[in-house]
Amino acid sequence: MKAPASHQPAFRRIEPDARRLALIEACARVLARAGAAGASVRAIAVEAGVSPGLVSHYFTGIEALVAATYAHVEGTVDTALDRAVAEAGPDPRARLDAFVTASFAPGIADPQLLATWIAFWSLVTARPAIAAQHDEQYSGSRARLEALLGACGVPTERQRRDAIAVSALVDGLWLELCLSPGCFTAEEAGDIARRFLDTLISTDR
Amino acid sequence: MKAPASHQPAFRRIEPDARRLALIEACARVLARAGAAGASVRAIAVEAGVSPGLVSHYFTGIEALVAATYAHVEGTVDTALDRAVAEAGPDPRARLDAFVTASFAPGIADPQLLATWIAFWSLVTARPAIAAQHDEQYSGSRARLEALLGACGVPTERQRRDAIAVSALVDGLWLELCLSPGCFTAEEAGDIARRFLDTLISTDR
DNA sequence: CCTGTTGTTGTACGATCGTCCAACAAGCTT
DNA sequence: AAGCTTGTTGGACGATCGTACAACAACAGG
Repeated sequence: MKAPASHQPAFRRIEPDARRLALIEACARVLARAGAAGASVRAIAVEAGVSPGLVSHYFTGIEALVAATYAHVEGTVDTALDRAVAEAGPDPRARLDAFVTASFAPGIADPQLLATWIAFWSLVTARPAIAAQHDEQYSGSRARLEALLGACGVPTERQRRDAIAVSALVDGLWLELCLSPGCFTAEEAGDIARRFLDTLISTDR
Repeated sequence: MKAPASHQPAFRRIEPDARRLALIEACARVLARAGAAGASVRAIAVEAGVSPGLVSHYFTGIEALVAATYAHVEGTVDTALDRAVAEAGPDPRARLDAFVTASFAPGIADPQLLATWIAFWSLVTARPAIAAQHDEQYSGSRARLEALLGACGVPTERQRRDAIAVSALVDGLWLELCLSPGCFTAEEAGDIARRFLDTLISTDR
């Protein structure tokens, strides 16, 4: 039998935004632990400590939850990178260096984070709405890079191309660092990226 | 119309290696069309024109088939890149340029090809055997790049790092080109990569 | 033509998937 | 204390998943 004399609530009601966030964070943990293939509605519900039906109640479907999780995780990463840049002080080049260095720090270059990206990427090709979300987030991340480069003296007409280049190099290093952690270190990745920045910022070009 | 009333074979027996390859190619087509989520045993069997049971007969499971497909597609890409390098003639720098240019050519930088990579990447973190396969293929691709760089005069002690850098830049550009085809062009990607090679090969560094 | 080998079929099976919705209960209002 | 709103439950549902296996048939060797 159940239910003793005293009464303990079987569940707690929390406000919609908080519940939504809890589901997103649970989704991120499941993706990190079990990968894209293991991120089912039921597994996420168990992780969040709620019933499976609640996922459908807050999200159109599991794809929408994955998209929201990607946006949230990318937001977290952006915040961490922004903090690293802010802590680097006023020198433009130091800020740029801090950006790339933080991109390979533990917790950012993390195989568990990669799972969220992969789950999201797997939806980009087939779902136009997801592709649009990717375009938007990518161009936002590129805009920040353009600003950092501009502060270092990169002329306006070269900012777009150089931001694409830096973004690609950092992402490529980040990807391999996650996929083959033993092949090279985060320090090496940072060195490579910073050396590349040298060639972009040097005036004799 | 021939061979009428008598008998038409319900299926053809072909030698194991050919059937294996047919299944791999069918898997690649399904991945390209439907993405990682749609690559089920049944869908692949339909695409190959065989019964579902045959997949289990030739592969341990669908993960093994995806891994074999990745190896096969990467082999195809490597062959295309090798041909581009060979057609570039004897000049080392021209060969290196041909390598990066071909990396962004249609059929290589292709959203449909990306699906195979994503399906494979999604298995890397969880499956040690798949991680080992990735390490091997990545180091092989890096070794080729080291050779091309060495021929251009990059000293031995810098080849490893520079190969990692070029590989990351090319892969990062390739990835974004597949995910957001409208953001920048293959020509721009090639320009960025070739300009990066300039900085690596110039002797005053 | 017959026979043996074996590549191939087709289905059955249990597990798990995403979605849905009527019923329930937590907690605020009155 | 009672009522009301609504966040939440939990199971039903059909579809689809990967796998296994006995029966079948294509084809080479006799």
